Amino acid sequence: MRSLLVEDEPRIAADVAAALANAGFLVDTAVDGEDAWFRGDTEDYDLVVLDLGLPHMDGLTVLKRWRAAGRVMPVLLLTARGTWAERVEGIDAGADDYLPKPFRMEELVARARALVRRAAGHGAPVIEAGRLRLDARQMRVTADGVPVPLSPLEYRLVAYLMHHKGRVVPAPELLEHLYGDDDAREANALEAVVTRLRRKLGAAAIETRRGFGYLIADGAP
Amino acid sequence: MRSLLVEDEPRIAADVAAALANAGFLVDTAVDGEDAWFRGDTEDYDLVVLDLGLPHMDGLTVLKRWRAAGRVMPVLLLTARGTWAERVEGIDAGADDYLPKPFRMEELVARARALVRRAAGHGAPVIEAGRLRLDARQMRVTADGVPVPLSPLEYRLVAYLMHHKGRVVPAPELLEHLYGDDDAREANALEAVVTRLRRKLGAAAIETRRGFGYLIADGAP
DNA sequence: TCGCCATTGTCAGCGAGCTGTCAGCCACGC
DNA sequence: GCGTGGCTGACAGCTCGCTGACAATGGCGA
Repeated sequence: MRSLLVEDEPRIAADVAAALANAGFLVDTAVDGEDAWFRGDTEDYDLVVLDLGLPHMDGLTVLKRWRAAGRVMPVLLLTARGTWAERVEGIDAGADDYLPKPFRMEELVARARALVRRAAGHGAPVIEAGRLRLDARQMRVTADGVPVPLSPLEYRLVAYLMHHKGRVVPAPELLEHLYGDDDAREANALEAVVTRLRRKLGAAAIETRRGFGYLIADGAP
Repeated sequence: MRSLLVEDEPRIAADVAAALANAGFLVDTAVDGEDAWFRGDTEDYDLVVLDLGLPHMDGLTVLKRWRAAGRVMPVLLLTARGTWAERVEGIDAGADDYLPKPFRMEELVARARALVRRAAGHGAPVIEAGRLRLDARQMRVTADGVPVPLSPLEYRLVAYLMHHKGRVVPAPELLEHLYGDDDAREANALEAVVTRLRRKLGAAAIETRRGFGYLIADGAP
């Protein structure tokens, strides 16, 4: 497994590199956006760990350029604390997962492994659950193979639930991930979105655990 | 599950309390060390989330006193970012896990769950007992493999009994864990819930020990 | 620039399900 | 046989989530 680590802070870079190496990855390191972009564009990596705050070229820009150029390797974003907007933007830009700083090395490694596994299984990062199928790269959801047109908000909701399929996601957590803490919405806003989604995906797609939250069941893989 | 949250910063306290509540915990809150120590020493909690920086009595002192007094409930420490010494000291003082600030609510909840499970002697997020099976992630109970729709209160009751499977749980303990001390209910409320549960799970699922309490037998796994 | 349309938050009403209480019944243990 | 503790069906109040309608917003094309 070949990985590219993009991180300008030397201490963190060293730690992460060591952890990845320990997990069996070969690790290349880039310390600025220019370098990262060049390597990612010319080399073939199984995984990229990408810090967002970078000199010369912002991590998001790097990511977008890669994706625009058709590079499809899995990318794990390292985001600063609480910058919720960044995360969303990162996912939208084609990241496969993100990890907020500070994080534990074990978690980083676990997610890295998961990403590689997922990428190995399919050509693209696709999550399946029951009749649903989510293609993160194309930002498209299909039900029984039929593409379902979703609004941005609807897509983010399904995407989040499918990323956590098989787990009950509490409404406040969903609200936070959809809107961030800053601008609070009525809980009802979420319910409205769910209603609209169910109309498109089928009523059974999203289960309600009254008093707890919502859930997309892990349709036996 | 009954939890004690010790946190003096109101905003954080509110957020954490909400997250724990959403995860099915009953949450008591203490805002200073004195209060925390007293509650932890006199009440019976399944989990304590303890911030280290506290007025009146330092979190570490509180923890040490509890342990010295033989209190063994799992304690999750919230430590300020990067204060390595504190963490080590915290572990030494008898903490079961720590979480550096800032953290994500999901992570806190995940660790809280893990601690409670570990404390109950279960490693997996699934507990089995006889024909029953409880999946904490999905917040779902199945009997003979068939999912049983439960109300929030019913779920919390089964969950508690299954966490303590094979042990007779006294009615007052159940009442306390379901409702907290504050708003007391008639003992009959509990009986009503049990009746409804038996109707759904089968009469044999929950045994009564007349004069003592209720029990879910540890159906040898 | 105007106007159309999709998107999405809010509101209000509705309805189902949840849960505490009560009254009466049952059964266990003496 | 008796009493107590537990069980249960009925019921009422209420909470929560759902949904249709509407309005504000913003993007996009003419």
